[in-house]
Amino acid sequence: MSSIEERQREEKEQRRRTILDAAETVLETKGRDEMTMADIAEEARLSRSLLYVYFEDMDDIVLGVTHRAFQSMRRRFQSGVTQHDTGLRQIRAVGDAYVAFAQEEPTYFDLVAEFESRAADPEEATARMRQCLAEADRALEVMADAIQNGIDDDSIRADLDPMQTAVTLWGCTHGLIQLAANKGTGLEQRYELSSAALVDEGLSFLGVSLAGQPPDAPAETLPADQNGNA
Amino acid sequence: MSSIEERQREEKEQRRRTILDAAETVLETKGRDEMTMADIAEEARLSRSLLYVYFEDMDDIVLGVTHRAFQSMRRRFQSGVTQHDTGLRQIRAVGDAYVAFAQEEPTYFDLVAEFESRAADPEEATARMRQCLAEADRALEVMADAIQNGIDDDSIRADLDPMQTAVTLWGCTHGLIQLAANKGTGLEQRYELSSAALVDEGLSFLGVSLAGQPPDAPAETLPADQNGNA
DNA sequence: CACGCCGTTGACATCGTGTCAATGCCCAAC
DNA sequence: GTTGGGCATTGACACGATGTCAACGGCGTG
Repeated sequence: MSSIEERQREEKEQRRRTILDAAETVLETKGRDEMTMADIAEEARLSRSLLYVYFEDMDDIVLGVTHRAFQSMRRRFQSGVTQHDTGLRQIRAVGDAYVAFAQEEPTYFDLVAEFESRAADPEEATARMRQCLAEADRALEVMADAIQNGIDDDSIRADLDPMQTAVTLWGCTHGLIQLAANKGTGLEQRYELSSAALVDEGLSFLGVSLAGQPPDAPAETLPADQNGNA
Repeated sequence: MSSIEERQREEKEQRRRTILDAAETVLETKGRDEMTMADIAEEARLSRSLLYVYFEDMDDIVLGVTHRAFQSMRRRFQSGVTQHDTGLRQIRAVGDAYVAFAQEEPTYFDLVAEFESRAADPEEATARMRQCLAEADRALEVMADAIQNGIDDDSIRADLDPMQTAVTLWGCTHGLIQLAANKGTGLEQRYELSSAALVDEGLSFLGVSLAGQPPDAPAETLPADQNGNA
């Protein structure tokens, strides 16, 4: 009896994967906006109704693919870190890995971007949404560890909080890559900015702050927020 | 005859504004995803069909509101710049203005974010899309001018290209604010990071790179991209 | 006063979604 | 071997949103 139930579970999981594979293919060809449930069903050679048995709705399916995207991203981060020695080099490797991720898996990157651009209520979140958040957290941990390494080996200034800095770098890098990817061609035309160089030098720009002297030394050069924003 | 044509044009323009006002109200209450053409029509007390006379479709209407959003943002940037003296303080003021913009006009910020997250083909772009791009360019010019001021008054390192740095700061700041706005509550819970402090200290973090010494001095601390990404 | 233009509208066809009852299938029990 | 039950699967339906079109009505013009 256990073997039968087991087989049923495996088949169920397999069909779930089939649906996600199909959705991924459609996402790559038509894009998120044009995709319909019928497209996914046809690609998976299943009835449209069946999709609703395995997933809540299309958002749920997309979240499933998004989870894959976060997994791939985190793996790239980890791989980048392990290939370098000093903390600063490691964190730079994470940045480069993110660039490569956006270039080589643009569909995945778009899913991550869309996920990041939507508010995620802390407790009131779907199970699949939590999966994505958990994977993103693991990626942040990788970055925070690299920063801690840098603090320990003196390649990164010691007054930074590793996790806070990881979040900061994550947000900056993401915004930078997204801007270059979507508005890059326009920028290359109007000004003479290669989007690749823009991102590359942008990462170096961030590296300066990581290695540079703490901000409290030249207090004059860093005026505080004068609007009283808490 | 000119007065009649003129009145007709004014009425037409007025109705366009009415529709955009209605769309803006609906956006604030229901959000982009839930909004329908019927909602806008009802809010504007017009027939749904009439909307299609003045706009192509809902995306077109949203782009109209997005243009307003970019205008408000640019005005805030300019206002921030004129209230400070040194270039570094000016660019910091732009960052603070962007934070205030996101806090006080979240609907506008979301529209800007959505616009930035979509690819804008250089030549193949809607007229209304071009309006938004033009306004964004003006905002970038404001930033680039402030950076140039900083280079001139020695508050910003001189080896930076003003426009490239403006784009870089824009991308970083946007990503930072978006991350804090959407994932802030989660971060505050899991770690002890106030999203306001995160953004504020993030801006200071960027300020270090602006004022800090050029990256070629300590070449060791800035390992180049080893993946050969051009 | 009649004509015509243009702003405006209701109605229609189409499409995508989500649900439900009905079908077919496989296994287990008798 | 046959029958019954549970589960996977499906076609069909109702609903909602979109975009278009012909028809209506008011206003200025000849």
